[in-house]
Amino acid sequence: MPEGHTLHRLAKRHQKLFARRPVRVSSPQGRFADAAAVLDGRVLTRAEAHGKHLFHTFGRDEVVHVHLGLYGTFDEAELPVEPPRGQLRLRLEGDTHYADLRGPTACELLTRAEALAIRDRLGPDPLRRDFDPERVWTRISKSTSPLATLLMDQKVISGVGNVYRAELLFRHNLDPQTTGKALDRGTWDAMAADLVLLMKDGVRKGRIDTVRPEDDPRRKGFAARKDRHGGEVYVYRRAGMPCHLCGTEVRTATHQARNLFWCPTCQAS
DNA sequence: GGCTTATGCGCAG
DNA sequence: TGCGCCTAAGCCA
Repeated sequence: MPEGHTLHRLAKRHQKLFARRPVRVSSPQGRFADAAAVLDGRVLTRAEAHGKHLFHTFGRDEVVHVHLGLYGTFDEAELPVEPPRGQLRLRLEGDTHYADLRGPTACELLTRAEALAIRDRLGPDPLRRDFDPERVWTRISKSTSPLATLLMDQKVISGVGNVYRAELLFRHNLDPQTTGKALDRGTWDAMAADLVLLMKDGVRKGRIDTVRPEDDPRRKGFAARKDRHGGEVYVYRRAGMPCHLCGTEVRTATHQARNLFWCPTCQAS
């Protein structure tokens, strides 16, 4: 589940459900028990996301930093709480709802300064108000790395994961191996604007849909259908299946230890 | 029930 | 480049 849209959606929910009130904090699994004891009953000041990172600020200087990694989940439910099942790293309890964190790569208590240091290492986030495509362009336009690499580099742009990468490149007819240097400015401007819309849509719906007949004239009449990840996409995890637009078999290759998907016809160099 | 895979990423070497 | 993290879902038998 977790690309940037997931974390921003969680931040929004947690801000609404828990912020500005005392929160019960526990770690049934025990791995976050010491920190939970410190925070239990304290006021959650703010929940926010940057890229794929989630930050819960308690009081002024204590920040819980969460990164879901590949398979972490943060579920919510209405009170009353169920008895913890399985490995439950962190549970937050508010007045009406509670939230359970399982399997995160990171769940740690930091100072405000330490949390800021993490954010300083991240590139601009398309889902934040201060998103600055110009800063991203500065990095991309100077790079000899392929776009497939650059879009997944959280120092270049944060929040983009394997699905958004594949889908963005498809939507702009770009060969994933195109280098940053070779990209033209107009195409980047269009990609950046598109990415903001796609990711905001992801936050709203809680899933990634990139096939949008309403803004893609080529897709008029396309019969919507969900793929196995729950959304509707052009190429992600569709290896060997016909491209929705041209019918060519979607290809896949391992790129820097991650699966890359593209249509060799629509995305020819 | 077991095996594979995964929308991530830091680290060892 | 490959491993480990530590979880759930999909697939097969």
